[in-house]
Amino acid sequence: MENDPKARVYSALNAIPRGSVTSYGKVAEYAQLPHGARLVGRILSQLPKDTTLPWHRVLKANGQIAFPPNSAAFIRQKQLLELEGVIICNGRVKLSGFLWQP
DNA sequence: CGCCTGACATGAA
DNA sequence: ATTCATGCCAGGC
Repeated sequence: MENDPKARVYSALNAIPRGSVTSYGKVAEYAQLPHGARLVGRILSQLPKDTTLPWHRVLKANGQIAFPPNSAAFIRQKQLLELEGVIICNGRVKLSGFLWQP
């Protein structure tokens, strides 16, 4: 197991089953970063554009996408999620593939 | 070395 | 349900 938070975040993303979504805090928890929710976001923001990691499956704690609804990244993520079977409505994820759902 | 910003989370008003 | 304020970690200036 990598000791680098970065690598652990990568593994966490890779561990997300298709058709499911998770939150930054959950990924941080999975990566053993108790307060690294911001770290996860920071790491994802620095991901290489040629990354193959399913970063689009990572949402905020309230189930919303971390981007503004008029941003290209938001649309891209929404499309990717719909392709995975996750339905997005008005920037809101349709509760269906939430593993961490309380 | 100190201040600010950022793909967040949580609690309270 | 919405908005404000605080906490956390790392990087940039």
